[in-house]
Amino acid sequence: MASVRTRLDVDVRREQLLDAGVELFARRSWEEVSIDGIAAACGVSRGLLYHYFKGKREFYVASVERAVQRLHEEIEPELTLPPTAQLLTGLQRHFAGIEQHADAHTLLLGVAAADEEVAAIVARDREAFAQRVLAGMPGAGGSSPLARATARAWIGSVEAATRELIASDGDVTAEQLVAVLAESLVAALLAAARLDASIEVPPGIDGLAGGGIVEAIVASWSDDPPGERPGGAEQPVP
Amino acid sequence: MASVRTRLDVDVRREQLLDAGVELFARRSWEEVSIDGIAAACGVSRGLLYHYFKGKREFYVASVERAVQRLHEEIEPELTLPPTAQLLTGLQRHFAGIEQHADAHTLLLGVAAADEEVAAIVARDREAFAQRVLAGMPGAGGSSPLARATARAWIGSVEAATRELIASDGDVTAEQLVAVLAESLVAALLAAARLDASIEVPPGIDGLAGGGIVEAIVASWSDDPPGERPGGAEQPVP
DNA sequence: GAAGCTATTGGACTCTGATTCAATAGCTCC
DNA sequence: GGAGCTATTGAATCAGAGTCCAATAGCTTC
Repeated sequence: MASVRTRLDVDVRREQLLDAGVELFARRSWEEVSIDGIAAACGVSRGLLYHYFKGKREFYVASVERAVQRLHEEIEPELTLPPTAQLLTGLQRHFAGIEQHADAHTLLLGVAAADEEVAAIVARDREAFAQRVLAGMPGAGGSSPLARATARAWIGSVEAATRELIASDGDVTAEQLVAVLAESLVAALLAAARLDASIEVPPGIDGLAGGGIVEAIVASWSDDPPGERPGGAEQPVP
Repeated sequence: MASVRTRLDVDVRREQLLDAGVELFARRSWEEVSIDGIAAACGVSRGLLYHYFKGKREFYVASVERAVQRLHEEIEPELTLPPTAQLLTGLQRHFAGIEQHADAHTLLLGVAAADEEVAAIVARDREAFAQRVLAGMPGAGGSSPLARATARAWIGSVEAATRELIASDGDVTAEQLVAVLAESLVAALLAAARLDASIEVPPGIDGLAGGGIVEAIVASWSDDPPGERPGGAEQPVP
């Protein structure tokens, strides 16, 4: 295509290729994407791809990893906030950034979990998310199988909600989904705690269920800015 | 492989091939499975596969469809129960049948949503599920975008919970997950109704949140057997 | 147990698309 | 502006999906 051969720095080229990979694999499935297609889309020769990646598969996996990485950078946790608030802001940012990173999300949501390597990447990503969800629960919360399963199940609903938001033409808003998901997480964790005595629910959360969770959390941390609260970083919402 | 050639009725053979397909594609990904591999695993020649299916892809799609179909047969709704109870029994059966249909579940959970055709099958399946979830909500519930999004998001958590149960070595039980999910659905729908006035929540559900939902629903319909209640089929839980 | 029907086989072929590698040519530094 | 380094190319190769079909052999029926 581009008859002019341009010589780039290795890192730059690699990033460029991977970004194109994220975009391509978000739109078309594995079989539909050919090495030549990738090369053409990148304005680069077939051979170059093989110089950077061992093959189509490695390129694909690297693209998935890049997508995960891009989304992670976007949602760096505010370590100064209490865990519950970290989770909420993370969720808000996640939904706020959906259009901007639609490709990365589409790729990750569309990935085949049947593929071991790719599934492992996605699983690691989910696990990090689950840890954040459970960070708000001191005591045995994090280590109880039911608590973990509950957190992961809830993450499934966050993913589905993401799909909805990407697919919807604005007839559902990010704010609505955040509120619904927050409510549903609190209810799920309370239900889990009722079933498994080893799960300790922080006292603040206990009184939260039943509406206005988002507002309650927001209020709890804006009344009390993180900088002014010693050791606040690790405290759950009071 | 099997040197003995066995001649079967067309329908029987087709089913046999598809069942093998569900099993194969549940364990290995699309690329890992070759036509010859499929044939060998089925104890059948390459040529026969092409006699029954136009190619690898058609075989794959048909396998996915078969998986969906198998799971549907298992969870036939009890039309005599009120919608809420239908949903609950459906959920219970779904989890109860997980081991038995682990292959079909694994296949469906592992399928690449990036593949249009396959994604459509899965989407249709989810949609049927979503309709059942919303069936308990009279009025505008079913047609509100937020209500639908909420239902689909919750279905995402059911799928994730299914993954958990398949992966767990029995340290989480189906009953626990059903309880957690039920609680979380009610909370989510109530939250959605609070945000969107057009969503009407049946009065019975309103008082349900906060523990013991499963018990409440079970009690509500066992006190009052469906056969004895005229028109009961369409009534929500009182 | 012979005939007929058709499910089943397997090998030879084509074709698409992944992979390899020796040759080519930007870029930088002197 | 020439030398050297290495990013980049594209023709050659290879693997396996997809195709075709004449030969084979279960099952049924008489």
